[in-house]
Amino acid sequence: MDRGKSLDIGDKLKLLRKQHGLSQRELAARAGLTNGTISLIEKNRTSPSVASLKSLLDAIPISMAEFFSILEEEDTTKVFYRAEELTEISPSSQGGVSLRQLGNAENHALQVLHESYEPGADTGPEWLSHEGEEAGIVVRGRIEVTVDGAVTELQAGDGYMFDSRLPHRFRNLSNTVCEVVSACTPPSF
Amino acid sequence: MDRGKSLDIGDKLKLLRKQHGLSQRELAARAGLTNGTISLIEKNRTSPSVASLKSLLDAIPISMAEFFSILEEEDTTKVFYRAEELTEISPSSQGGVSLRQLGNAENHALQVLHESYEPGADTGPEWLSHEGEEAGIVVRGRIEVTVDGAVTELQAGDGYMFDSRLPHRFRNLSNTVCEVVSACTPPSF
DNA sequence: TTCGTGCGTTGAATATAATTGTCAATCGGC
DNA sequence: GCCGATTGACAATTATATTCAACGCACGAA
Repeated sequence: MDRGKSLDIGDKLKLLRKQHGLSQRELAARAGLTNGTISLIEKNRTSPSVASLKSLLDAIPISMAEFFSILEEEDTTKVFYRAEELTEISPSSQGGVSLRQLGNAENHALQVLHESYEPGADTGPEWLSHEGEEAGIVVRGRIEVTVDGAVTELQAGDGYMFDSRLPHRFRNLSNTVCEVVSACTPPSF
Repeated sequence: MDRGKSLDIGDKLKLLRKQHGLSQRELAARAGLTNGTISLIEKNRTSPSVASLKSLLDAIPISMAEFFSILEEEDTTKVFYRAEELTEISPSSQGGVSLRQLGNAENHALQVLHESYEPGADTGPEWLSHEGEEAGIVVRGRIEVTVDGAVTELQAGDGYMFDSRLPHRFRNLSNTVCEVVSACTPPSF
């Protein structure tokens, strides 16, 4: 789970503030906070409440969405990801299915997943994605893949590729875990 | 200044949590917080720290940028704006110039501004926008408008319209405040 | 019924963020 | 040089978020 990076709000806020030619005190006055608070936030010595941050951003002004876009956008420069940095994106209602995504998706034209299917796991038939293509290779175990009516069981080394708009379904009929590495383009959801 | 709406994080978080089939306790465990905290946040009885919110969103998972996009996107449904709800967007370095924007801009194809120029106020010559058109009508006072070399002084009732990419400048040469209502499409910045 | 389990809520205690008042450092004007 | 004004930082206090440990409720199974 992507619990790593704890968002360097301080620097970003400081940068924005300076870009708008504001001192800590000026910004504080506009936002209804105090300069001390801003000092602490900018040095990342406290994590402001969402309410406080909103006051600050309103006073600059810049929206929350914009602020965090800028902030997280920089992840695009990230190249290497440790296994534990992949983010789990499966709905959790789907027992036994684990979809772990490489990086941020939103900021990339490619979405790569490390999928894991427990014995009996089933994505269910109703999986509608947006435009794009999906492809993957089975890394371990076996899995039944259904795409627009066509069914096969793939095993380690086998692969698939189809248009994301076609209805598709993955089921692990075996009694061992199945792992798949897949890719979608563009990020579909 | 848009200090009004204090972001209904609670409902949104609750919705997201339910959509992912998580209980408060499950989410709390994943995020390293407690169920009580989530209860309070969802009822908007506290404003979580950015760090706490990030933990929660990471555990769902969803990015901060995405979260606030969804949250602020809903403003699109907003139709009426009281005068005090317009957001000041002038760089603040420009003394005497006030640009107050209607709504959110980002989520709309149209940006409407209520502009106010103190006597002597000057936007400066270097104002480069993105593609699109700008137009406006002078509501009160007089103002000198320069667009790509052409200069005139407009007064109440007069208007202008030009391609945003042309260099343009507004100066209040008179000794009374000048007000202008203008529109740009698409939101240019 | 009577358990047991899991849900969301709440009050009191604790950890943390925000304010207050002050500090030294810096910048211009004289 | 001196001066007042302004900046960012810090320690101690106050306000607030978060935890902890209950509680009441709903649902199923014995």
